[in-house]
Amino acid sequence: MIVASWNVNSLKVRLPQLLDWLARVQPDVVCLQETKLEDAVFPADEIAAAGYQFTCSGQKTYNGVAVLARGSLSDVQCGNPFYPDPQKRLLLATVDGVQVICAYVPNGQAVGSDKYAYKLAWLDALARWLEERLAANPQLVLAGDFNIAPDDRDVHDPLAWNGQILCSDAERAAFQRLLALGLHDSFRLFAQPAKAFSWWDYRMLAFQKNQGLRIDHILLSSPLASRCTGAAIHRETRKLARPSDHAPVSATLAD
DNA sequence: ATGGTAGCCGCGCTA
Repeated sequence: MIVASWNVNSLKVRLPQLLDWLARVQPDVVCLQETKLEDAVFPADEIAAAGYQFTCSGQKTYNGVAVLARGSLSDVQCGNPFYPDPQKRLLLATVDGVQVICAYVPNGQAVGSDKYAYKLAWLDALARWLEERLAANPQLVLAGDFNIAPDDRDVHDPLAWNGQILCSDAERAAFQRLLALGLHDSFRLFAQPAKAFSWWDYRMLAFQKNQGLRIDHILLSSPLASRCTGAAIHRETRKLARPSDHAPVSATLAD
């Protein structure tokens, strides 16, 4: 079973790339972020034709999440009951007995800003909700754009990014708190090459220079981590014409 | 050098 996550930065623009990628990689579950589409205009027919059922929680212009699955989705829940939020950033669905949570964590803009405070409050509420969800069903995947580079290994220039947004101590502490709940960073279950990133700024030829960060993650609860046989970043998508600024990430689970 | 680019029912905002 392959579980994947991709911040597509507009599903309208990226739909052809998503369909190509689904056909090539054949993931079983896909979490999408920044769909930037209201549910009424979600490309349901194209996704169904690709062989996926889906649930979506979107809005115009900003945010928006969706979960696609080859199997059926049940017990769908939008948002975090501990943190009512008009921004569409969280979607839970159960697939094959596994709770799949698709997350688009706030970016935070700048350390100390109002958006940064929102990000930290949002992450605090996420941890509280996850504690409850894990108690209800220990089979859980949390996948998405976390907007946090957990470690200096996940940053192309740790000195330049030291203490900056996406890398600050408080953000990293919030990420560690998720791990402390019993979640595991699937990518780090395996030996990985240095300078493996999932996001590169559109500006300054960042991708060409591999000036990126690893901010997209698939976290697995312990029962699922013990079934995990591999993790990957699909950076080739970033080379396409009109790419998302994020590459898809995936984790493979044994049956 | 606070720049640069991409997306959006743009006319600034978010990333």
